[in-house]
Formats: sequence, C-alpha cells, structure tokens
Amino acid sequence: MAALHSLNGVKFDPQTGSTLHIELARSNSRRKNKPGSGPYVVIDNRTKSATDDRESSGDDASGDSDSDDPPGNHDSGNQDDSATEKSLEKAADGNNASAPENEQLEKTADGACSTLFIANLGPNCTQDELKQVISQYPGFNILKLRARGGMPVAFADFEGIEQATAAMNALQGISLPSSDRGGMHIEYARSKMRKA
DNA sequence: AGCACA
Repeated sequence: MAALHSLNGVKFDPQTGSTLHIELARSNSRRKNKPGSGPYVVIDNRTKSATDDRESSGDDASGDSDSDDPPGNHDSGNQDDSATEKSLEKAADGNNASAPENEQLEKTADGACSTLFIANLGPNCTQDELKQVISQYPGFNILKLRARGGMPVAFADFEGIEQATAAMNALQGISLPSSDRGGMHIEYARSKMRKA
C-alpha cells in the first residue's frame, strides 16, 4: 500500500516526461484455481447429480467468494474407497486357537522359556558345580556357563517350560558352596538355547 | 541388574 503513494506520479522516463499512474485493482487477483480452471480436473459422474443440486445453492452463487474449499467430493459416498477399506480389514484371525494351557510352546507371552538364565553366581563358580545342582531336576537338558568379562552367568536348558519353571522355583535364591555373595538369581532366558 | 551358544 505504501508503494502506491510513493510511486504514483513518478517520472519513469526522463526524456519523454511520462509518469506512472497507479491505482488499486477493483478485485484481487485469483489465488486458487476455480473448479475446472486448472489443467487437472477431477471428473466423477457417479455422484454428480446429487452433489450438484446441494452445492449449487450454497456459497458458490455469490460468485466472487474466496472460499478455498476444493470442488465437489464432500460427503458423497465413494463406492470404490469403501470397498477397498473393507477388503483390507480382512487380515486378522485364526491364530488364537491355541489352548491356554498349551505347554508345547517354548516361548510364551509372559516371557516363560524352557531355557533359564542364572546370575549372581560367585566369581569362582564352575560349570560342573552348577550342573551337579541343576541336573538333578527333571527335564534338565544342558548347562552352559559364560564367565567372560565380569561375573559368570549360566544358561540351563530344559525339556519344556514346566520343567524349567519347577527348577527355577526350587533353586531360586539358593547359595552355592562357591558363592561369596547371596543366592543365585534365576530368570527365564530371553531366548531359547540353540537347538540341541 | 547382569542374557550366550550357533
């Protein structure tokens, strides 16, 4: 707006003496493409008659309304879209048929596992010592002790989750003769021991 | 609390 007053009447050609004449346009330039004015137009004849009857009586009659709303396609039921969405929703069923007490699983939702993780062992605990304690519980499969790094930790594999759980409950907090600290801490391993 | 082996 300031440009108008400061430039109006200014000589833009000193040799001819011509001056600028500036005034406000009577209406703003078009900002948005009106329906059908752009290169790409959505053509949908399926719902046209119903939509046009309602839309034409609205603000479009005022002609110069600066509504930014896109043309058409408001709440008209789009047949193709609804059909696609319904077909996508058919993808979740049939894997919850297992019984609640299914002990065949090696890994369950609550983290139970047929392999146990044993920590808080003494620094000089040996695999043989631990094995002699654990191997007397039913279903015992194999024991591995890993001492590299800090304190040793052990992994004990059982036939199934029930046997692993029984051994864990029986040995939880038990102190080995070699332990210089508290009793051992047993949990379910995060992953099953590699296939025997 | 700390979770490897292949």
